[in-house]
Amino acid sequence: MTGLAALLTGGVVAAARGLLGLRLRSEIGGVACEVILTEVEAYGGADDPASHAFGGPGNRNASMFGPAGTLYVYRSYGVHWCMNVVTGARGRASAVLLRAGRPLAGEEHMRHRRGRADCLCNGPGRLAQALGVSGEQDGTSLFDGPVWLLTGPAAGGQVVAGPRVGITRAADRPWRFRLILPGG
DNA sequence: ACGAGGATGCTCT
DNA sequence: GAGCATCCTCGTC
Repeated sequence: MTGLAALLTGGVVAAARGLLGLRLRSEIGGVACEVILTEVEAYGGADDPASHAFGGPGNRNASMFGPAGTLYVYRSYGVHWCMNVVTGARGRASAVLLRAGRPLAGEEHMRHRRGRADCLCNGPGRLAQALGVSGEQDGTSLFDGPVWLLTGPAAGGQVVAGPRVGITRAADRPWRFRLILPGG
């Protein structure tokens, strides 16, 4: 088992923290883009009222019940797409929401996809749009593409925990993690 | 800088 | 019919 697989099959909170600083790469529409993950949130399963998996499997969240390393993409507010990394044992349905990243490659394509020069990857909807990710990639494996989590040394920095954003239930759990990279 | 409001589609009650 | 794991634009201060 690789270090990444071991990370993803552990607890979702530890997995969330461990994903910070790792690289996420997409090769979609003939375009390659890559970011460093800088903000994530942990979502549990039946034990977490804020999680999409709380009510059991359904049409939208089916991929959340797949194996660790599955990409779970859902539509938010009818408008945006949001990406999650499925973690834990198969069927446990915990996942890490990818909220923000820092562009490493393909930044020009991100600007084109976003239709603007700023705010490329800060926010779950923006990050997915910048990387070209939509519902088409829901259920794919982050080990096989077209969206990959890349192994290798994580970028160092200070990790700050806080409450999850935009939820009403279990809002007190400090399961949002941000990575403050050196120099900003 | 900051807050209000609208867009828009799917899931669940 | 309500409620979203959001983002953008346009008012004010």
